[in-house]
Amino acid sequence: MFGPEVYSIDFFRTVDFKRKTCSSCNAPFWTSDWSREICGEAPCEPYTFIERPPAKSKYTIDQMRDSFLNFFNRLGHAVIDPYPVIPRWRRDLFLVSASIVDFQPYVTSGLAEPPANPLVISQPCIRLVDIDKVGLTFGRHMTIFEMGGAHAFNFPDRKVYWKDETVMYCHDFIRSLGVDEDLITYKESVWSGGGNAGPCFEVIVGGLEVATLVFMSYRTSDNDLIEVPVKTVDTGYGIERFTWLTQGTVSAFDAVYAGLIYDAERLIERPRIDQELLRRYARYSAWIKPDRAGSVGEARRVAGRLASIDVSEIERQLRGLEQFYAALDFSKALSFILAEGIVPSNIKVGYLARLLLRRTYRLLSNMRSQDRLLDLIELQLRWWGKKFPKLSEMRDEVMEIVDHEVKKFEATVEKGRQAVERELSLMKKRGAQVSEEFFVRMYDEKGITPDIVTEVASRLGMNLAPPENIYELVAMRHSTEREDQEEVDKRVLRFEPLTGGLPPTVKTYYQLPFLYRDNAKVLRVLDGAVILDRTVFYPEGGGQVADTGTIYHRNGRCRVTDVQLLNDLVVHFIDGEPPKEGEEVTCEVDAERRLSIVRHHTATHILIGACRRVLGRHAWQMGARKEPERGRLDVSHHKRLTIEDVRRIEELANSVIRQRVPVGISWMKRSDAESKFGFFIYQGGEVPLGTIRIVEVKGWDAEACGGLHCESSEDVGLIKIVHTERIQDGVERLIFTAGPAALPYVQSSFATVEYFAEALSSPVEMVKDRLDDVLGEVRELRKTIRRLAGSLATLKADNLIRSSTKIGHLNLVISREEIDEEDYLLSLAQAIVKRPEPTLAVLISGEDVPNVIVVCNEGANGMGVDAGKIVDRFSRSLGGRGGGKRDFGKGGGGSFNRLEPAIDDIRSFLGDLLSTT
RNA sequence: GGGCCGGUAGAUCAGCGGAAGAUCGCCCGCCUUGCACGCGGGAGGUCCGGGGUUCGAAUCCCCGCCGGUCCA
Repeated sequence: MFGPEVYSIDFFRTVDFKRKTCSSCNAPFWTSDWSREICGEAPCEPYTFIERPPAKSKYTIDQMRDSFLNFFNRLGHAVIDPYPVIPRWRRDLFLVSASIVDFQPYVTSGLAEPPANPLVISQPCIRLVDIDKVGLTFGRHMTIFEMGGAHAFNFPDRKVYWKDETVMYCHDFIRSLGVDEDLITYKESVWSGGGNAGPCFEVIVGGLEVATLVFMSYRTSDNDLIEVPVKTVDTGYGIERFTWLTQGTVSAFDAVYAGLIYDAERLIERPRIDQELLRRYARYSAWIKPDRAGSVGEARRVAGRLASIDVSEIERQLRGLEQFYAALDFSKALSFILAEGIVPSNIKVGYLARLLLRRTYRLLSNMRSQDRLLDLIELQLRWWGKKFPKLSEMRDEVMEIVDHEVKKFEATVEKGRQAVERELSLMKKRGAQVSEEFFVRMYDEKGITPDIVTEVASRLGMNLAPPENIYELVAMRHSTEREDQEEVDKRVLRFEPLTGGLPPTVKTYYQLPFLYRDNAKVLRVLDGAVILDRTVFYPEGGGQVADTGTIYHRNGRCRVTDVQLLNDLVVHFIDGEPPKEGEEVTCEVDAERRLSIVRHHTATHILIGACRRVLGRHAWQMGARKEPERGRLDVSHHKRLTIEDVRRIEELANSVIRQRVPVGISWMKRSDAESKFGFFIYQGGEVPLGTIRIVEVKGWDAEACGGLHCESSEDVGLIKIVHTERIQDGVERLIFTAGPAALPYVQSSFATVEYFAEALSSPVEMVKDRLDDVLGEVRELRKTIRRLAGSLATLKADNLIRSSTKIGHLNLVISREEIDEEDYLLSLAQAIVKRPEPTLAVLISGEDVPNVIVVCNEGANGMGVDAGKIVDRFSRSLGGRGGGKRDFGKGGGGSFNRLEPAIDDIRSFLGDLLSTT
């Protein structure tokens, strides 16, 4: 993609490096060892550092991290604390997958200043794409790892450093570990990701790629590369890989998790494998590239053959060891994710957390240690909490969430297992073939993986092979779903070409938030909208709805119905006579409405603070809306809110109101705000600015927020949560009212209760007991009626039988019944046909529309009488329809006017029927 | 954000247009020194809610509520 000149840097010439081409993979690389023919990266050659580390001493991961940070610090890089593994500051990613993610897109695009320049950071990163490789590659891949990032941001007017220094620093760092420079190779390559791209060097030592040095110079756009003004040095040093390199242990896990492994071994089994075999095998573990399904075993055999080991002998133990490694890695990644307050869910990053937790649980259950998951998590929290305090702080929340999620998963699997067993045994009984569709359906609908299906099947004595392409089949099932597209406000966007050259609207609503009436100059009149030089109208944003109001002008007035932001212009949508361009107008916001919206906005901030304290620090705002009549706050939480939760949140929130806490608003540098308040400020989602507006309810809550607020918590008046619902798994929605807006709700609730009280003739405070009594009475009455209907039926039956008519040998009872109760009619009919002689009962009930049931006994059946046919014939003569079985039928419809002829008809029909037989 | 599946006795579920069922659990009795098993009997239901179609809906259709699951 890039020509050789891009990689040919002065530094290589000053240290006498030579550009060579690998005789194995043809990749160009740079080396100080002129005789080298191979790039040095496995699998062009095996790992050479196992048992023979090229460094002068062994580093623990903590030592490696420190020496990396210190090394670059000495070179003028400011050390930056690691960012959370969840990038709350951007919407396009779920997880931080590289150190540069911390500074994308605002810093790399030039929108925001970096916290320091140059800087160095050791950033925990999570990459779930590698999840299947973990363990198999002996630690070359981990779902969670620390990326040492030394970054320099070169602005057009301010250059820091570029390729020569970058490579030199890297080279010096590796040599500072005592590594001979002949062992280091720099492979030319191209890097692309996160919307950026550029040439890069892959730095190889001992067969292992330990760092990547990227020179980010382009933005990718539809396969095109567009040069960007800010040239970013994006280096990624694999802290774990360096640690492994210096220790030369069998796997990276043995090096990185050294102390933790000792504790973990007491929790889950670690297979003992002959160390000498393992060492030989480990050198070739680079050959394991499980990119395609089914190739794992093959790759393992190849590695075994190269190491001259018969892998089949130790395959089982090897697999056990790989699982042990993976269990360490997965539980660590899970701990880091959950410590950020992620609640497992069926959407977004919550779904990833759930997926990872389930993978970990299944892995452990393969090792028969699923009940050790919590212990393992606790171990990880304790161990890594020493360096990453959030893990210790969030211990209780994380443990609670894991415990809850595991119970949910166990219930899901158990239910699914039962369903699978039921369906399979049914299919077995029928001798039906088990289709691929069954596997897909079980996975899609019940989350039951094919291995569980086959397991259940084999217990039932069935031998099933799951479809190999199960995930493709699942994908096919979903292929008809339509893509959800970003909702763009076309109404505003269509104005974009018409507003060129206009100065940014002065946002008076920020400078004077309680000014509701002000003059302004009309800059542009559009179709149904106007743009002013300054405005008191707040445009919709951050969940706060737009202001409404009136614009007074020379030719009259117009209503402002909506206000939207278009870049830095405020667009007022109007209804009525528009003003003229250039004229001076008077704007007036609907003040009471605005005040109510503002109360709901401040209330939202108070509430999220209360939720965090009552529910736990995993309670993040997942969305919010502030209207004049009510507010809405979505909060992440793993359980349904109880009435008690709601009560405590309400009480706590209102106590903040009582305390008259001042609400402060300040503009701060993004990085200053982050370090002062933490990442909790991103409750409202991403904020695409270098300088952000912080709204602080002093001592209670601080958030990056562009909305308007009360001056003091007391101004909110009252917060009443009126309703909660679960909008997704793991997200609870609170609907609340603030201040006087609560009045209509309170009034209508009161009215309802008073209505109950009156209807139940009971004082308000007794309504609950009284209602319970009444409902209990209803149940009792229902039972009594059923009993009475039974005894009434037996009495009535005797009467009817006495007045029955005979057609041949058949007793015929036809009766119009007053009581239209199904239970009564059935018992009556039952009682009539109980007698031994052939009997047919036709019972008609109902008020406006006839309802007919016909019952007969076996004797009648023996004479050829069919209750279902009789009821249909009878109902049809009435004008309706009916049907049923030989001994029982129901029908009805039509009109009572035709009752007499219908009865005559059925008599003569029966007469004919019985005389012919 | 979207797709799919489900909601019937305390629990797990069957029934999928014509009389609400099974198993477990619960209560009573028999058997037993006692317990468990076994046997016999019994209690327990607004078939999630609301509309519609139909003579008739747990069952079919629409809306809502609740739960589960998969995908991005």
